[in-house]
Amino acid sequence: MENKFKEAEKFRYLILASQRQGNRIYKDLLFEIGVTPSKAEVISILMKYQPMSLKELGAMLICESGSPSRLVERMVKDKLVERVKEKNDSRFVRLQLTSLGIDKYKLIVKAENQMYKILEEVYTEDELQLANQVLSRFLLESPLSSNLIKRGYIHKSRDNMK
Amino acid sequence: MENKFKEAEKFRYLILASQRQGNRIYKDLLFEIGVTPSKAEVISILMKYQPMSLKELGAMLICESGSPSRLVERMVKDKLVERVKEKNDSRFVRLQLTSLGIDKYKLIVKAENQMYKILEEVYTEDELQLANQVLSRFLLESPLSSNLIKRGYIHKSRDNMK
DNA sequence: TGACAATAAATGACGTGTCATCTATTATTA
DNA sequence: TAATAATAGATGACACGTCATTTATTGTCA
Repeated sequence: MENKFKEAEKFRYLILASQRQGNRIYKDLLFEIGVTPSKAEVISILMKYQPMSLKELGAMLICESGSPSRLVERMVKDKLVERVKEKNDSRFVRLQLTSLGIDKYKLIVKAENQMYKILEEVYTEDELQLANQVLSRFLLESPLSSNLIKRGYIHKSRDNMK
Repeated sequence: MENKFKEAEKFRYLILASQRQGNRIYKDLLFEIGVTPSKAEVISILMKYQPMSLKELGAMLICESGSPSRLVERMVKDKLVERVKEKNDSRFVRLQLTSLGIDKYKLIVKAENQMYKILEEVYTEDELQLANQVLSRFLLESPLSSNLIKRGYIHKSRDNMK
């Protein structure tokens, strides 16, 4: 009776703890850049896919579900993102990075690489790949799978088999 | 050039997605009980270790760092927790579940088991154990390790070796 | 074309998370 | 013992996350 907990219970808390701890580390790395992890995710997506609507952005974000109106609102205030109404269909907004936003992106890449270096000091590439396969299988069934697939972080039934 | 992302980058987002998705599932399971995932964690800890101070509770919580004043504040309002000043040293508070809190605990255990059942439909015990070993290694170096060890979810240098 | 359905985004409400600061109480020590 | 340090908890401030509702615009179809 070495371990009185179910592995599933452990797993649940270890995922929670990993997210919290990872977020804290990443947040610290981003601090001097003046952006939060959520804002950094938006900037990274816009850098690659802009211009796009709020709806399209929301369909790619992992950090939050629903439409990221308020997150973008804060970024507009920060002069990181430009938000204008679409001409053809004014229900949509057109989101684009400002030059400040683009500048931040370069710094964010550096912070991300520091983060990845920390992870790679703890794990081998094979271990990360294995962990990713395991996590992917759970996420493939979730509403987030669409977002993850769009971002290229998981793939429809490949590498997820038992 | 099958995959242009680093495994570490994937890992970061898959952890984030797993936490978000897991939290949403768990939140739904808890909905009819009328507690949130954070409140459920407090109730589970108090059930096992009460009475305890806010500081002691904070040293066991995974869901948030720092002292959970406000989380407990809301639970006092909900009549789930009783909070009284310690007689010997009135800097401390003494936290204890109310009978309502104890009732909720039984329902929370059921919800948790539903959650674990979902996980166990996706994963074998071995896979969960493997995933837990991998996650533990990262967390053992973190400030949360103390909390996780107190809870019994990780152990000092056992099962965490490469 | 004019009422109505559908859609995108904004907003309200609530509960976290995190960090810094404040307050109250107890411990320390000059 | 009186000033000071240390400690626990409360609180202010800010940024999320999540869900439900509202608003503005466009589509549709009778």
